Amino acid sequence: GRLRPTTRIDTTMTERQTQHPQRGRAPTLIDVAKVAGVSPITVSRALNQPERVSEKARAKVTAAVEKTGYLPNMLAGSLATQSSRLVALIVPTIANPIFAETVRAITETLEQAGYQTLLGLSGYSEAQEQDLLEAILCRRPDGIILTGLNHTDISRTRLKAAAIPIVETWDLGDQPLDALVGFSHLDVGRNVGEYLLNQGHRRFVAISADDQRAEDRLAGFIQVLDEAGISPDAVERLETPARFSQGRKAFARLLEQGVRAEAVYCSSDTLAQGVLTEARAQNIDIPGDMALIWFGDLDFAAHTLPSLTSVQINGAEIGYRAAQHLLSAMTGEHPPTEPVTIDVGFQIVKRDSA
Amino acid sequence: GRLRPTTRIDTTMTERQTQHPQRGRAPTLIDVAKVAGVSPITVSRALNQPERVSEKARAKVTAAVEKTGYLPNMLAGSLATQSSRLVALIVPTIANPIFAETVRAITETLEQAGYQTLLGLSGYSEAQEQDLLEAILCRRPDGIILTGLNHTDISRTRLKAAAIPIVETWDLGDQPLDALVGFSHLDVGRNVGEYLLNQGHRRFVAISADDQRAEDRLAGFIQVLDEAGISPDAVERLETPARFSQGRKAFARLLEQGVRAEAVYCSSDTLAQGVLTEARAQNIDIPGDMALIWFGDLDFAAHTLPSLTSVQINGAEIGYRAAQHLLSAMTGEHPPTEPVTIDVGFQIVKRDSA
DNA sequence: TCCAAAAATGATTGCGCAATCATAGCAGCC
DNA sequence: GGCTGCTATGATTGCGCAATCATTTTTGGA
Repeated sequence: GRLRPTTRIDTTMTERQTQHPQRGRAPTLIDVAKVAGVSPITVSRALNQPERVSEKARAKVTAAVEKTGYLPNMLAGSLATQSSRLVALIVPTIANPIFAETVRAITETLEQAGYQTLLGLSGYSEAQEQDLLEAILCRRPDGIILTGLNHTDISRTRLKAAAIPIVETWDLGDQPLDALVGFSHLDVGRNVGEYLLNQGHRRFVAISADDQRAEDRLAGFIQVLDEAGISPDAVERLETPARFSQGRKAFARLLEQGVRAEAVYCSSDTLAQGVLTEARAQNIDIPGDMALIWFGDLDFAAHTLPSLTSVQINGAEIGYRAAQHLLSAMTGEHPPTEPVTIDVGFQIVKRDSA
Repeated sequence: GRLRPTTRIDTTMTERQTQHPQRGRAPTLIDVAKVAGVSPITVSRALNQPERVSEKARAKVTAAVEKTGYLPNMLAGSLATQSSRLVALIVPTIANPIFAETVRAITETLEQAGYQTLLGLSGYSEAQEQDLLEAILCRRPDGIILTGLNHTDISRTRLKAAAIPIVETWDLGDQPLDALVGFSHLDVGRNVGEYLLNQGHRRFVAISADDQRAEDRLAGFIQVLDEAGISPDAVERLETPARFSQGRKAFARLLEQGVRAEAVYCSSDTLAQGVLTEARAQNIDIPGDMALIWFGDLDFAAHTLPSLTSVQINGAEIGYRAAQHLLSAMTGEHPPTEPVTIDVGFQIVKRDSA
């Protein structure tokens, strides 16, 4: 049973509980107060606003906390203060190391400020994001960090009703829900196209995953070629998440079909690694016979043979700035009426492969 | 201010709040009850134990929930039920894809059972794990999943005091706190040693990270060589987390020093990739001139050139079984007195590199 | 038709904490 | 000494929900 066998008026019972706070249930603020010989509210203040309590009382409370092994119950505290110090974070996946970096930067930054992170993995699905949101909002987080700008209508409604700071990440656009930290995927595609055109290439192959942001990059790439009067020899779309083996097979298939490109653009690391391997297996020299460029830098892009030209994104910076903004918004430092968009940009890092 | 300007007895005020539940604060169970024309407890039951409520009442409640946009406040619910449906998960990092898999499997399994995951990254540090634990335990999770068996004394004390199910993962040992899901790192090292010895190799190099479990694997490796009367030509220890570039540089350094091995063992994926690259740069043929074996399978191990012989671990299985056990323990299906250890094992997958 | 048994519903209270308001203590000043 | 102004402390109450216990309504059978 949940309730005590006798009511609280029976002080004998209460005293016995105080003598054995370790038996059965975790010590509460009241237990600490009794041990310290002060009122519960003084304990609360000694822990949360130590400057508002006398030296003497603080010492008594500290000793009592030590003795009882007291850990505050944040469920109760959050209910009373209407603030959970909890942040919800939804990303498509953490299998991709670049998202993992964003997650790390966010949890680290928030942790330092006394917030904890509730992680949800949406698997690139808006429906799943909606389900996660519904479950997470029940915990009354103080803020939310989402990936991308695409959400279901129900998600949007719920997010607005929650009336808490929101940061969308990894994209740029006109209609953010609140704040936005990311970069333009269309521009990435355009820049890659221009880069390859400037190198004199005219015959292109694109291998891309089919999630929204990869599609945006691909669209930018094709757009630029189009403006130069060129259309790619082949465009392969692979299901997200794109795996190494799929990239290799897709490229092998294209070669079988007789497609010969001067330059290959890949929308993700894993796909490019697959292409690289198949090229080596077929004795296609990179960059001699064919240029290769990809989106998403990894540690080893600089160290492979050949080293890989790639579009470099700073996943950690996105996470760090998103978390920083969220913190200032949650603590009320930021006027909520002023929308914020932060473009962290990207960089084409020229190495040997293109 | 937090409190209402008037007490709840002023029904006019209360009614106005009901008419504008969206203004100012989120709708509560009471708001829903008023809209539905039933008592609050009936709403609670309709949501949590629908079978205990009449068809008619359920319909009224469902409509009222829809109309008000009500989302239950789990902070309050958890406080009342003394169960948070929250699980704490602490891993060293998610930059390593194999941990990311474990995290994914855990969050997915728990999500399906209605639990959410609070993620903490310890960075292979026991002190940081202790800090994370202290913060997380304040939220009164129903269960905890930890990585490894090494914890500070304070962490152990706090974990025991919390009196909730615990699962330690990614290792095997005699003194688990509660349940344990993993495999023997010493055995991994021993098996790798035996495998290479069986292939006829006699001159070995080991390149290993310096975290506890990598050290255990290394110890097993050296142990087996020792039993065969062999000591490795070189043992390199690199700081955790080991990066690609460090592996490459370490191997280059060994070659410069004139170390020539018949077989190289690497404690992690990233290190092996570095060795592979440097070998290619120096025209060392693998496996012709030198065998290479590593710990930790990735998708592309099977698809590189040469394909890589490796010790394969199923990170997802560890996560899945840890989560499953935790669920059964949290719901009381599992007798808490009976300690549980699950050995998920490992497998040396023979490919071309060794 | 009536009663017993079962189902459905409601009133009250406590979960642990912090905000508000009230009071006690205490120095400084004329 | 009596007052003001301040700090330190305490008593009370509500945050939103669900467990318990009590009550009402419905059902089924003789």
